[in-house]
Amino acid sequence: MVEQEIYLNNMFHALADSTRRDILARVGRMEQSIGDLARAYSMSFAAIAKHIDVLVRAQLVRKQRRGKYQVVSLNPEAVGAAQEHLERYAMNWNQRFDQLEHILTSYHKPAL
Amino acid sequence: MVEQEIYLNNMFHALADSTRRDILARVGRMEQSIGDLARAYSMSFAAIAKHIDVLVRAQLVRKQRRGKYQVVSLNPEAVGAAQEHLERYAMNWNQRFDQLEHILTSYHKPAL
DNA sequence: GTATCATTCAACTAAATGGTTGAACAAGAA
DNA sequence: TTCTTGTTCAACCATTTAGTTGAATGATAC
Repeated sequence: MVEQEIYLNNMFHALADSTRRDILARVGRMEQSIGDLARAYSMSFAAIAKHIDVLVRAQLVRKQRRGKYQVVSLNPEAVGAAQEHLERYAMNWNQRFDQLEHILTSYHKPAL
Repeated sequence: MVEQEIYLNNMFHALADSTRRDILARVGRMEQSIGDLARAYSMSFAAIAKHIDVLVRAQLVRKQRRGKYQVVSLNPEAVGAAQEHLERYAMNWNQRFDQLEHILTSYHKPAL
């Protein structure tokens, strides 16, 4: 599988969970330690740590050790890249939207 | 869980697979029957049918029976909605980008 | 040093995912 | 009606996921 595909798989998979999207929003507002984040959810520390690892694998956040703490912060470069991918998807869809609407609202002849 | 969250979970999960993204691109170009799609991949008919069901659940495509065939087409409304969600994410990220970059490039004092 | 707090790691479970096969059903063609 | 093609459904399997607990490791404070 192409690297790009793995990247997109990881990114979309990371986004496909409410808790992880919430963590993303939280660290977007302010960087926080894993413990800070864990305290915000009714889930074990280990569970939250795993969610964070999924976000790290997707390159959406970074972990940086700062003394005793591991601080989680949004990864600006990756977030920018993610946006581009999402927009590229959106763009392709836009390009095809008119043509699609045309097909869909006119008589449907089998695509065979 | 809020309906909106389930919707986003389903949508991102559907996008988190290369085969499904490819199917999406294909039906974006031209609506096709399940059989047409299945023939395009080195995977069983049933496997592709399942992938399509995931896309249907995410409301990214529609299935419409047309005689013997079940025709799969991009769902324009949902694609529009999906775009909005993605853009909303992107927008939030953009809003915070400057502020984040500021935080990240300046001295990191613990968020505690 | 020891104690304490934050994190990581390993082992385990339950459920979901992605795939298979084969049987049953639906619809058009002969 | 029978035949053929397209789709659905059910059962099954292997892997991954999302969660748990508890032990081990890191880093600071005393």
